[in-house]
Amino acid sequence: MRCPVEATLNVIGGKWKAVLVWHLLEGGVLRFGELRRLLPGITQKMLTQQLRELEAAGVISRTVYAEVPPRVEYAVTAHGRSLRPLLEAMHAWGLQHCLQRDDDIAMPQNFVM
Amino acid sequence: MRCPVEATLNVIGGKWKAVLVWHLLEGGVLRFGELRRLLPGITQKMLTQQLRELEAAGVISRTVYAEVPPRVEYAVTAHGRSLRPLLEAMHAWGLQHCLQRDDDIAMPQNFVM
DNA sequence: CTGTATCCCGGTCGATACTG
DNA sequence: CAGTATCGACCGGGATACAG
Repeated sequence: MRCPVEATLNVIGGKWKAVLVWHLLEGGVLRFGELRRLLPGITQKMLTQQLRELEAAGVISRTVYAEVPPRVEYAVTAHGRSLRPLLEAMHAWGLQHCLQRDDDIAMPQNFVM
Repeated sequence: MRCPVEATLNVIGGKWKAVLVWHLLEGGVLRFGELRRLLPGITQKMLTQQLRELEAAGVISRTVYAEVPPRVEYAVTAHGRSLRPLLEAMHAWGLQHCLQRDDDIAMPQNFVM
């Protein structure tokens, strides 16, 4: 990889990754089902996959509790927490951008309100 | 848009978009061929496509000069300039957290688009 | 020089069924 | 509850040819 900007996009540029990290930064520790409810439209498969990739990047942690019923909790790591200013900048820019040019932006096919 | 973070990713989350805007913020007005040289590996088709989508989002402007040979210049709009802090944050984060292993080995010089 | 227009391959993603 | 497995449709994106 030749450009740091690209490197960052590789970490949080996935279809749901930035939003996932954003929710985990806001909500603290969250369970699998809670995350699924926070992202209407995501499939179980994609949620698992994106979480695994974020975990592999060292951004989030995954804790499995040997209980019945099973419980798995996700949280941002110290490394992931360093993304907060970036995600806040994205959130702020998105707010401003949406208000001004909402109808001009091409929405993804699976866009869910 | 349900989540402003997603909205921002829709604008600069494409494969080459963030890097394109980054280069245009750094280099000012750039021609099509100049951008192509700045992004080794991008195809003509993708460059055109990503530029068109950035233009549709109001981030960059496209100016065609009726000359022979043709000349088309791209530049960030005032709206696009508001992305600078965001891209700088992405650049900084990528440098700090992901790019330690990057050396100065460039693309092979026989690599021609 | 700056693009369109095709073709097509591989990965992405959703749907569904099944498991510990 | 929190996954895994599998199949298939879709589309992003590369290669190539052609155009203004």
